[in-house]
Parts: sequence; C-alpha cells; structure tokens
Amino acid sequence: METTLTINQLSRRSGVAASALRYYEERGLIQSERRGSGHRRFTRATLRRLAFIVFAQRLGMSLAEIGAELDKLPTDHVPKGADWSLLSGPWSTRIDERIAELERLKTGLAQCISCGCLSLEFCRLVNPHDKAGALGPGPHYWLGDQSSNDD
Amino acid sequence: METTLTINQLSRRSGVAASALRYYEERGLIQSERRGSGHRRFTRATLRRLAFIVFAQRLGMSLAEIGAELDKLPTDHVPKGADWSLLSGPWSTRIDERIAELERLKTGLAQCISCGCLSLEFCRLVNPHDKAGALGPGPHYWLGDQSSNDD
DNA sequence: CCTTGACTTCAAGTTTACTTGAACTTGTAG
DNA sequence: CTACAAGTTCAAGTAAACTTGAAGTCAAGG
Repeated sequence: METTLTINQLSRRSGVAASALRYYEERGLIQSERRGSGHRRFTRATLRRLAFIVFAQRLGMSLAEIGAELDKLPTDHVPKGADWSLLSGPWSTRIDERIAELERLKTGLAQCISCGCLSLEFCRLVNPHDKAGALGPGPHYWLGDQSSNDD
Repeated sequence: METTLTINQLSRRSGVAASALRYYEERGLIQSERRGSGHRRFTRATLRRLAFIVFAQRLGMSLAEIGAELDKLPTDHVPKGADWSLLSGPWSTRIDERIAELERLKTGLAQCISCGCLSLEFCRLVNPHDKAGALGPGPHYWLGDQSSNDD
C-alpha cells in the first residue's frame, strides 16, 4: 500500500480544494514529491500541516504569517508532537487576546453604542493598544492611525 | 454652530479614512446631505453608525451583511438606544459563538494537532455545525464542503 | 488500442474593501 | 483678489487567497 496521497486524495481528506493545495505548494506552505509524470505525491504528514494552516487561518493569520510559523518546524525529521507544541504554545496567548477583544466588543456593543456615549471612544474599544493587530476580513487601514485624532 | 460634519471632520472623529467614507456612502451604509456645491455634510448620528460598522467588521462581518443589519434601523427618526439594542442583542450570541470556537481551537491546537490524532477530524473542530460561518480573512470555500469527504 | 478521468501548467478572472491619482471645483484666510 | 486647502467624480490600482479555463499529458479499465 502506497502511503502517499494524490492531490485529490489529500483534498478530500483535508477538505481543502485541490487548487488551493497547488497554491499552498506554490507559496511554499506544503511540499510534494513528483512522479516521473509530474504528478504530485503528498505524505500523510501534510495532513497535519494542513490542519495547522486551516486553524491558523481561522485565527485570522495570513498565509505569509502561517508560512513563517511553519518554517520554524524542523526539517531533519517529520515533526512530532513536541515540535508542533513549540508553535502552538504562543498561540494560546494569541487566542486569549482575541477572546479578550471579543469580550470588549460585546460589552462595548451593549453599553457604548446603544446608550449613546459614543464618539471617537470606540477606537479605544476596538483597538486598545496593538496597532498591527488587525484581524478579521479586509484591509483595516484605519487601525493604528490615531495620530490625527485632534478634533 | 453647525451640527453637521464635513467628510474630513467625520474621518478624524471616527478614524475611518475619507475615501472609505465615500465608499461606504456609495454602498449605502451611510448617508449625507449635499450642499449646493456638492460637498457632503454628515449628521453626528453617522458617527454611531460608523462605530457599528467598525465593530461589526471586527466580528468578521462583510459590508453586505452589515448593510443588511443597518437596514433594520428605523428611518422615521434618529435611532436611539432601544433601536440599536435590537441590532446588538443577537450579537452577543454571535460573539459568544465566536469565542466558543476560539476555545475549541485552543484546545484542538494543543491536543489534537500536537498529539497526532489528527486526520480529517480537524474540520469538525474548526467548523462544527455552521456551514456559512466563515469568519476571518480571505475566502473559505473549504468550509461547508464536507459532502465529498468519503475517504 | 482507446477512452475516460485524473493530473499538469499557465494565464487570467474573482471577491472584498478600499486606496490612489488625475482633473477639476469650492471655500476661506489674508 | 488670490492662494491654497479641502472638496468633488471617475477610473484604475492594490492586496489576499484562491478559482477557473484552456490546452495538453498520463494512467487504468475494458
């Protein structure tokens, strides 16, 4: 039994579209060996790598950031539990920060917006101290640009 | 004293770029009156509307979704606390769900990925029951496409 | 042998949320 | 009255993360 996976097998197992897998490979997030024909073959370890990618995306990380994290994994052997733990450790913190922000949003939404005390205060609520901490979809150029708030 | 704001005043007060404000108006998220010259004038109520938009974005909502929410506000008077509460009420639930997902991710990251029990299980962790609940940046076409997981 | 499905590359298209630039008009301070 | 800042529209550009289509190659079953 071959222990490697074709791109469609990997796609089915991971839930990630084959086109996305090719894209990830192009970006250097995953690797494959090629058959003489040029067809890709992925190891099963790629599944865990993909899981990590999917997780990280849900946390709002860009593929560039995720790639940087994955680069920290050892290359001399297939990453084990301990190797992954090195990556996931700081993430608990990241997740906790995100949760804390959501709590703030929840409070802010209930109190600040609805009661009418709001003017430019909401920026503090949304982005208290981290200028570059833009999570969520789309560009957020408005974040970290409080310097012009002179009114 | 004029109680209306020019686009740059509004921009400074809200932290949202003037170009974005024009874009929001074009999308129907905010409104303005026009002077004879064509210059926009915004009421102060727009500030709260903007706060809502900014909040909602941080929760991962698209401008289309946000627009749909804002359309629920009454048009016969300037929305008050009670009006906003109608919108923000269900949001606590939404935020709580998001927080719950983050908790799952945290646990999953620590346990499932690092221990190696992972294959396609992670999809359940990431997206337990809500197919369309794609938060975070970028397209997530892989979500809600579990039907082909026959392997 | 032949067909069908899976695979390949490469270029171009898609979506969201804006920004940027050009060309022009208005408003205000001195 | 004359700068100059601030406003306008419109078209085009940007970024991320993919998807789609075209055109061709490869592998397996009958």
